[in-house]
Amino acid sequence: MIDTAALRAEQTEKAQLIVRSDRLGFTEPEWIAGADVGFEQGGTITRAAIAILRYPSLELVEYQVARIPTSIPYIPGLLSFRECPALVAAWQQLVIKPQLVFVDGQGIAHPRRLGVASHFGLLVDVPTIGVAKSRLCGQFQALGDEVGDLARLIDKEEQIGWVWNSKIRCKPLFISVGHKISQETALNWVKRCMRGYRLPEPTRWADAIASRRPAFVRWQSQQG
DNA sequence: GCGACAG
DNA sequence: ATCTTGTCGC
Repeated sequence: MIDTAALRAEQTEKAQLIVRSDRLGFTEPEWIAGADVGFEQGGTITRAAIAILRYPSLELVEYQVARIPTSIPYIPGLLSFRECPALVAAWQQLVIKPQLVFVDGQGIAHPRRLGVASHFGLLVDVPTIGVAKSRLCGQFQALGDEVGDLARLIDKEEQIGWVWNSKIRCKPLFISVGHKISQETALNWVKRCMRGYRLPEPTRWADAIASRRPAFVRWQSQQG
């Protein structure tokens, strides 16, 4: 089967290479991206999608999809080993290389501080932010009902991310450092990419493409 | 031993 | 994550 102990050890080592400070290489980016994964045929095929958006207009300008046979099952804490192969394949297909990537999942808000956003950022050497829809680990003070309500996500006496209400009547987002960005800057970039939905635009587009949502199918049919 | 557990 | 109908609310 799968040597989970070896994979955990690999995570612990790679986590030491994650940069938690701003090494963005830009003041205002021209291209940013969203990355997400979906599955086909009952999970046998992993489909990764990366959406490239122009900043600050946030219009979709390019997307790439990579389909790879699924190598391992979903195991909490080992998600990156399941999704990174397809994500890297999609990355290599890109014509435009983005300066910042929003990855669907945790960054350092992970038991060994190497969630999929951090792992992917390390593999392709690009600044990343982890934007997850639910919690993997850590504790936080309950949020109120107001948009903008914020709490620090804490694990082992350390802040590993933020819990943030992005939209009314929606569950909060779990935002964390992926790679080459500070936690304050990560939160700020998520805020700057919101356009009225629960998810920031890069993540929203990547999700729509990876899971073939109606919004993407419509956009696709209107293209040249 | 028991409960928790990104996508 | 994916499989799925209707339904409630803004």
